[in-house]
Amino acid sequence: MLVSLIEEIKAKFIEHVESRYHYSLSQLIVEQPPKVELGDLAFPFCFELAKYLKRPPRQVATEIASSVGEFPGVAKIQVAGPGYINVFLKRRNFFKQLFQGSHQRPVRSTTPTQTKEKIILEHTNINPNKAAHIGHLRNAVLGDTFARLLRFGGESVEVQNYIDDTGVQVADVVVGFKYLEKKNLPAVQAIPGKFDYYCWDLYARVSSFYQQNPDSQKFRAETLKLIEEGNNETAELAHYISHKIVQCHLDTMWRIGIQYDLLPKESDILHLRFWHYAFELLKKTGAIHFETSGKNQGCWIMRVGERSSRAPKEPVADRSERDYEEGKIIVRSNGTVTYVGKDIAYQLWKFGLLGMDFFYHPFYRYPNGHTAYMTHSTPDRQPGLVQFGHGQRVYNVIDSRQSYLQNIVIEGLRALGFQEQADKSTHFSYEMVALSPRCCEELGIQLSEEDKQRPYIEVSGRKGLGVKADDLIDTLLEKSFQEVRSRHIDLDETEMKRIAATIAVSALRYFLLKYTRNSVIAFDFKEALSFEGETGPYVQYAVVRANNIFRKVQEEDPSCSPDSVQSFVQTLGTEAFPDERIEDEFWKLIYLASQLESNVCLSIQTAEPATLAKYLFGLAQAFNLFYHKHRIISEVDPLKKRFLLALTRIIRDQLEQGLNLLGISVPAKM
RNA sequence: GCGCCCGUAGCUCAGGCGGAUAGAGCACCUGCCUUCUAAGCAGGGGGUCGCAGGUUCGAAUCCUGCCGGGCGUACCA
Repeated sequence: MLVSLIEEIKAKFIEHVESRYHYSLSQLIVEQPPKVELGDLAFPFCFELAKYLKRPPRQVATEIASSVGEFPGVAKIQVAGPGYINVFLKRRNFFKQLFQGSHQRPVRSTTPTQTKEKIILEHTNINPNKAAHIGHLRNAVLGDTFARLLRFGGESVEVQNYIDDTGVQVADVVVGFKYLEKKNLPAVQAIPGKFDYYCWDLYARVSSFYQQNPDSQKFRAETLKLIEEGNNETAELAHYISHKIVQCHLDTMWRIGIQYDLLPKESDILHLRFWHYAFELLKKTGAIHFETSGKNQGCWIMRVGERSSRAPKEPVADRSERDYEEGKIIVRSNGTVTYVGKDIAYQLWKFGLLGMDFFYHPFYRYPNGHTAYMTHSTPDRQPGLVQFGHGQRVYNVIDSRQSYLQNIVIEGLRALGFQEQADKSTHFSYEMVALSPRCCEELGIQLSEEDKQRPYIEVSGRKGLGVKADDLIDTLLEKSFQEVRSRHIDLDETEMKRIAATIAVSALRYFLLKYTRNSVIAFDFKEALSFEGETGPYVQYAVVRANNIFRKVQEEDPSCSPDSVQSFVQTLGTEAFPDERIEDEFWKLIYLASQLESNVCLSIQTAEPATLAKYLFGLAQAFNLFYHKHRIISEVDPLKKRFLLALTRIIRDQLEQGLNLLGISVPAKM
């Protein structure tokens, strides 16, 4: 609502400036004045115009303000400061519209052009060889939240979680079972308890085993080869491990409300010969070339000279042959393909450019009825029921350490002539989650003196160094359960647990979302486990408080039904409730609440969920201030009471909707 | 070496496509629970926005150069 209103106002200013001064404004920036008294919208474009006209900005602003005419929804226009044009909105109108719209979706479509694109969003992508840790949680929460935002914006989104079931990491755990533990498949199947935790420890053991016995690396190569060939005991063991671990990951992610549509497996990309097709394509178009000499002799290489950027730098030859500037190996000299190569094939498939498809089997049924499918190399009993891929836009949620490789994938598409698809491929990058030195201490990890001085310590699956996702969720559940019990001793335990779960998810998701993507999170238990201050529970609490008001007011004053509030708003302005009664204090809140829409748009455009998270916290803060200042239930003026209730409802609705987009729901009590 | 990212309050971070007095949380200090739940609110102290130039009517924001930190630049992913 506010967004379209601003667009209308902008358009009129642009048109007016053009016809009166024959000047087209390069871009029209809208700001918010520092104080409500100064207005609701501030336009600084007169500074630019004044420069062009060589006249004082304030004079130009005054001229425009008096000549531009009326705007729908605008009460008045004022010149302020050195030359701003400030706009005051019609408060009652605005309030009424916001009230009527607040329970609907505030965003109809973020893309003004109605070209419906199918979006493929890849996230999580945890190697299926160990338990998920906090770093994986950040990836999944960012991806899941972004999917929610896009869907809310009217997009059609398919969420894929790529399973690297034939990679080294799985092979390492297989090596662990075979050579360290001497376990065959039945013995592995008989392992009790959390399998992903078991593998977490085993993986760390294998890594140090390699380190101590460099010869043993040959086991890895052998195992990898056996896994790729298939039809042998080792491959069966690997299959069991990776599938079992994927199951664990999906269980973990579902605990915080994350689900997937499709799990594409790397083994299927190999078995269905996707790579062979992509390889032919790459060779045919000259995107890769065969190295006949030098260090990379016998490899297929992709030139990465002037990656992402514009003009190729001339003196390439100048830069003495450095190892790291010769391009990226796509096919190794032994004929095996690297991860990037497979990823190019996968990316081509996502866009439907491969002319080949997977088979799909149902893999995981969620309690809400949703099914996650897994790719397969052979048809299901009921083939053809589902279809995946064929996207028009692709987002890959992958941490920023892989941006070099992601660039190669995108440049690969470009080299193949798929310019448009390359442009519509986005690496949704984010910084890693590391451990603060204090956190390491708490975990009993010994640090060198040098490490203690560092701002953070990198998580390492290989070293078994990290905070496991399920452990963190358990701790959060336990803590929130205690908090709930201390406040609501009357509730039965199932109810307490249900509420605690909602709060735990909220704390975790908000914690991972409040940092912008390019900020490294130095994980700290104290901050992650906090329910106070800038946290998810704080925002939830504001909504619970608003709901308490509605519940209580109905009990104590039956005349204040939702219907009576509704009809009050309908008649707003016609009689006893003049514009002036919407004082600045209330208006500030209304106006802030109306900005959910623009914050959602901004979050989508910049692919930055933190923007929305921060906004919701600010709105919750503003509501808490209001909550403390005004006693709604004991308000004696019936009109004011209804006004305050309507205002509360708007904020409640906006907060609740915003939280839903972050994957956070609101408990009945807190 | 080259590429990308970061440096803002004691700590953790917003703001950053130039705009009005630089914000929040945590921590610390002082108050507020017979009230719509204190997971809250009010108040307080705390800043040469890494440094130096430049562009501009105006710079935390843009440009250049330094300083300090991180990540990447693998026949790992």
